[in-house]
Amino acid sequence: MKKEVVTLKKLSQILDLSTSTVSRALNDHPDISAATKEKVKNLAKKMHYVPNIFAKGFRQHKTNIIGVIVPNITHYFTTTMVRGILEEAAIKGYRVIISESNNDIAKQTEMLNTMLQFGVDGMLVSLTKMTREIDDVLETLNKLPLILFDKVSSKIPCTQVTINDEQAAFDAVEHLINIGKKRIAIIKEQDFSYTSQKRFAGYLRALKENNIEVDEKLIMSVDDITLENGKQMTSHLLSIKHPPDAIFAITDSAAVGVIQTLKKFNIKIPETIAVVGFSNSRLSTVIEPNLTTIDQPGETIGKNAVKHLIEEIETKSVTISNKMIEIKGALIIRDSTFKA
Amino acid sequence: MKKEVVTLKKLSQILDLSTSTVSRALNDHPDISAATKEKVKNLAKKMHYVPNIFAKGFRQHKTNIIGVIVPNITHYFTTTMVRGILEEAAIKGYRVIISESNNDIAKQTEMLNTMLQFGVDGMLVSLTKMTREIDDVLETLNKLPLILFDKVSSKIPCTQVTINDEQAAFDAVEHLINIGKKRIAIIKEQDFSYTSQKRFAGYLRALKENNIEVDEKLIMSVDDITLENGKQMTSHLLSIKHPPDAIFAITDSAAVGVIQTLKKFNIKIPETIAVVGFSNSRLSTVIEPNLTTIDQPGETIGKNAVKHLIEEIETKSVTISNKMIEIKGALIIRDSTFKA
DNA sequence: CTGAAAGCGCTTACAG
DNA sequence: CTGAAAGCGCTTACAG
Repeated sequence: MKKEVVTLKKLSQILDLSTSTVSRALNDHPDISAATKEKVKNLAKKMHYVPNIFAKGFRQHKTNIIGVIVPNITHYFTTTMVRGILEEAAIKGYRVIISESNNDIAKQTEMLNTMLQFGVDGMLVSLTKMTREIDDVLETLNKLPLILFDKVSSKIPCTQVTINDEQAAFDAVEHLINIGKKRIAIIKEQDFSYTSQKRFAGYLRALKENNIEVDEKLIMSVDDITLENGKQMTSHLLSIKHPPDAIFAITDSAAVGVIQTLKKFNIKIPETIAVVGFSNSRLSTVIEPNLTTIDQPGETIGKNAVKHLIEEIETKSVTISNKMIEIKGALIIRDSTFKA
Repeated sequence: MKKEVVTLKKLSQILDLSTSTVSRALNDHPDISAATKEKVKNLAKKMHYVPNIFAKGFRQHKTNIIGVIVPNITHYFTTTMVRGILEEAAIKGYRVIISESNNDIAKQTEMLNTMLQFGVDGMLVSLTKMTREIDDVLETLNKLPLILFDKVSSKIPCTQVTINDEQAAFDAVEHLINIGKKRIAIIKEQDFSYTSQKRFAGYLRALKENNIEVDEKLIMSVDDITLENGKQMTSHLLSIKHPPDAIFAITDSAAVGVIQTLKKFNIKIPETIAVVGFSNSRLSTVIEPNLTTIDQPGETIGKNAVKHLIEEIETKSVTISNKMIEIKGALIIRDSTFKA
């Protein structure tokens, strides 16, 4: 199965040069004459020489591998970020190792450790929902460059790349206000979720700036922001004394559940109750009426995260960089609300 | 940034043993006394010793990395396979490097090569659609264990894991026949797509076994089986002299396009035209009417592929294994057809 | 401009 | 049961 492998040594024997020279020629070292370089490179190409990355990495304490941890790889939005990460990393000559934490803190910790042991040059982490428990991330951060993306936490002192959740949520809710809605419900996650917190903050600010009073009865918090929970919360919202005239679900999945339930009860969308989601997932143009939502540029987020990580890896700056990079999300208005 | 790292040497100095002994103790070599083992292991744990995987891999010509290449990582079905791969690989102590070929032959070739150079122990490949050009895959197969999954090709002599496309398509079409449909159209890809070929074969067999004549006018072939193409082909099918009374689209996306177009023309589903898709994607329960489709157990496929690959890696058997593993898909009947 | 030699951290055949 | 030594394939400070 294993075919004989071409090494530096073999090349050097054939060319009657030392391995040092061959190595330097291949790496374009300025000391080497142009003639030698060409000779070496030609032979290398002819013999399909590929450097043994492990010997190289071992020698240089560098693996050119980036570790990525995401909570759930089956989310469409996550895959768009992953795509951006893969693309940008490939361009810069890095490989990517991906793991899924399944929103499980213990699993996340285990992954941080195995990636560490594996010798990745840096890590890109999208946190589990339990952002309270960040000790292990902090510890990892002490050992190598680490950047948070998408699911981030202000409690971790490192560069973070995310969409501007607060502003995007603000835009979504203000849009509802602009089309005349006054009793706007929100379906969000519990407060441990940083993303949910920020979107909720945007919701509150939009109400406040438009002098609409907050009604606690319209604020639904669930453990897990799924389609199913979207349905349940909607049923509940329909049963209260003064039901809402709009529902802002902080994910598209949940918003789809909202719409399905409203339709079940023959409630007019958006006339009686308007609906806004968040993500611009593929579901949003299949559900009827099509869902007004926030488009999140996943690829851009992924690429940005990689760029900053590689910068930190390659500059090896001891200064801890702690940038907050916010990528803009855009409100996309569809039939589940009105054009203002 | 870099903290002092604990090596075998350091441990051996502290314990006043040779590195050989420490190495063997850590690896549970039978020669080492239980007492020594315990002493060594305790210290290793206390000092948070982690072996340098690169030194190890370099030494043993083994990296414990599996390379994965998929055409498109944003497809939901693909992510479920990836999830299965990650899970199973982690259990067996392997890491996974993922790349996306974007259905581009040149990119796939490039990825095969960089993964090779990267020293992966084996590869899991889901082919681009252009399965005609397989030279590079064949060449890679000569150098290390490689297994095809999902998008496979009978022309490549290696183990392949896929769902039983032919039978699943047969079941789907026979279901249409059972509910009384006689003019069943298919929307498929061009013949270079192996998956499409197999599903088409199932379609043909179902017609044949039920004595239904094939009508070439009902066979639509597109370059790319997208939602948009599903729409276009449906418009076309509606315009022909004798339109179909059922449409089998070989992916859910296309089937969604079919349904959207039929609804636009106020055609009753399933009474006038029934629709079947393939994949059981999330769209299938959001589109209305809900889509009858084939459920593909992605995680099972992923896990199976990893299992077989690791077996090949670890047995290093020179015998080329060439198993065809077919995972069963299941027909899920929803409102876009009738219960038989 | 080129080469000899050391060393990265580990494993393992050989010796005792 | 333990150790000394070689070697995996590369890079690089040192020497010339």
